[in-house]
Amino acid sequence: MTTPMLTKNQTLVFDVLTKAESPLSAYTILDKLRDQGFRAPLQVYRALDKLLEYGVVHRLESINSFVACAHPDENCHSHGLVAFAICESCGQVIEFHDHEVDHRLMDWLKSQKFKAEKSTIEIRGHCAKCAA
Amino acid sequence: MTTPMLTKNQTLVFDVLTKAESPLSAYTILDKLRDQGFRAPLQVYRALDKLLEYGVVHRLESINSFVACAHPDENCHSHGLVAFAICESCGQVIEFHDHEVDHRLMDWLKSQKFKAEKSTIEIRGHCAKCAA
DNA sequence: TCGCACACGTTATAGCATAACGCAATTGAT
DNA sequence: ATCAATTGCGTTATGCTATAACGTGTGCGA
Repeated sequence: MTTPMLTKNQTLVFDVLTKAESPLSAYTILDKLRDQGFRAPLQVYRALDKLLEYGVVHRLESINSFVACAHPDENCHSHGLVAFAICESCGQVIEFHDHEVDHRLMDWLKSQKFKAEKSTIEIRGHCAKCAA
Repeated sequence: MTTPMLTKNQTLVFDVLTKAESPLSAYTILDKLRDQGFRAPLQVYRALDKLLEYGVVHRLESINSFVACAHPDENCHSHGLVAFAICESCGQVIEFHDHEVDHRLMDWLKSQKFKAEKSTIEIRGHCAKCAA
């Protein structure tokens, strides 16, 4: 899937996420966009839904937050599974794609005749800098 | 870690989860326990916190729900990573432990000097029965 | 030009989780 | 024995996360 032209709201939300150094919650994004005319959560959630659909933003389920995809160019949907390491001190997120893990999980799902649609792999802990 | 004696509230919550055939949200558990005297969300959340700590219950981040561990006897904390396949039709959850995936992820984390503490691996889709 | 799809705005509400207070029972050290 | 620390419990209030339901405007193809 190729990413279509973003609308005004989608662009605003995407820019905020791109400039952020760590994941943001929908309400944090809302606050950052009040000056640009945002008033309600739905404006953020609707933009996020599309950005997630296009694969340019990821949702981190374990912290109810969102990050811009680490691969600005390519489309993330083509990478198979994505894993995230999330630092609980500084909030930084490392994105990771691994075919080995991918295949292993897919094989298991196949053996269970389970049709996978969405996946979440998130590791929380402390990054190199913060582990000290 | 060996699981200590459960308190009254912990036992009630654990029993509800054990009898359930699919994950339950904290508020659903609360509703099921009103007859037993539960009145407030905190009563449920406090019990859940302990049960999670003891490793006899898992939290499913992607659906804000909780399930009893599939391994009644052994302690789940000793299994390393746990993965879940969650059916979006019937709600059924399949629990899965795999050392291959485990090692692969751990190696990557090690290469990043990332200290892992908690992990979440959840696949949503449709189980064999519901995929039809 | 009619109908449809889509983005958008607004208000209200639903669903998930925790803060902060106080009380009672238990334990363990002095 | 007594005091302090810990733990579980109950209650009220509040905050955070997400969506329902309504209506508006715009663009575009049949």
